[in-house]
Amino acid sequence: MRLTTKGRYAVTAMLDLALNAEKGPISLADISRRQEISLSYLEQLFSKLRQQSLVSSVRGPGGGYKLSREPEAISVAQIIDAVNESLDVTNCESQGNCQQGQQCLTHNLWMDLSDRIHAFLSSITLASLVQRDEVREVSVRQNSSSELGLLDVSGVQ
Amino acid sequence: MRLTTKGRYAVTAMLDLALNAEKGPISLADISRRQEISLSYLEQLFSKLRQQSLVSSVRGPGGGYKLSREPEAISVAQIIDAVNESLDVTNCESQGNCQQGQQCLTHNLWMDLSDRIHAFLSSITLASLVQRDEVREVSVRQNSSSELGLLDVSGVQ
DNA sequence: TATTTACTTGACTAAACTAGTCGGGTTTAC
DNA sequence: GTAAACCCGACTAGTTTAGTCAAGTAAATA
Repeated sequence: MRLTTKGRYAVTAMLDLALNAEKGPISLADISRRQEISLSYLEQLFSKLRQQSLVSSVRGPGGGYKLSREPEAISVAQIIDAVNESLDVTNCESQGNCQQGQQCLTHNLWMDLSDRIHAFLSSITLASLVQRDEVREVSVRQNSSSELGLLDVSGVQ
Repeated sequence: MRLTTKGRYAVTAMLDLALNAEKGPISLADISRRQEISLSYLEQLFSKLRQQSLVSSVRGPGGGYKLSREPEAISVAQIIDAVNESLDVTNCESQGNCQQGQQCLTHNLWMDLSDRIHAFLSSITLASLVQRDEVREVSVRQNSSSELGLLDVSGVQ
């Protein structure tokens, strides 16, 4: 199992999309500014999110990305999976052939943990995150900061 | 967060120690044979486990390692921690300064997940694993296999 | 006391992965 | 037709994993 910046960025970017949905298509440049994620890296991530039909794109000026489903129907587990981060903690990818074709000593322990993690992150949807007080607060802060130009001061670098 | 072979090996080796405790000190060569873990790699892991006082060593012929506490008092979380694998899923190591000194949009989500994982693995001790039926079965298989020389057939290589 | 077993330490390494960058496209609104 | 935005592939520095290898030290036993 690996849960790194890649998966966290993907979830953060998708949540940004959900929070700002009413503004129409959201450009990656906006997400990059608000969430402080490299634009080029976002492009990589959104390529995968689009392949998995979690977002759809609108090209041309004024274009951007939007969620391709209701935020109620998109779970954190799905997003992490879409960018190829596995929530499986076992070595054998849950196949149980970890030692000479049979189960290793700790196989069931890792299976149990994987199930827990997956169940937890499947139970959390973008809609449920949007409703959290602290998420709304951070979102308000981010929107005002980026409007005022407090972030990304130097343009490039 | 990272949960890889390193942490799994450490837990497996510690469980092997718990299962074979009545035989006296267990050599790394025995663990290597039964669990199919490279001897040199085990040495690295046990160096850390010893530094964290999870095992104690007996040098010389007939020596080996044993648990330095009751198996009831050693949790899976402690073992993973001892070999420097973090169960923390946040980017800021739970400090909440992920975005310009303030919380990022998804900080609490990752905190919640970290707490769940930690609570789960803290609740599982070596003693509780030893009592599991499937663990005892695998252990019996491993002991008979290694006695019969079914594993590690070619000696070296 | 010599030998052997086993722990101890540190340096080294190939391969994989992360978190990007860079440069060139294509599409479409205005 | 030009600029805003998506799209795509190649490249890369740095880190980590999962080891190997060599040279020890400590202690039991013959």
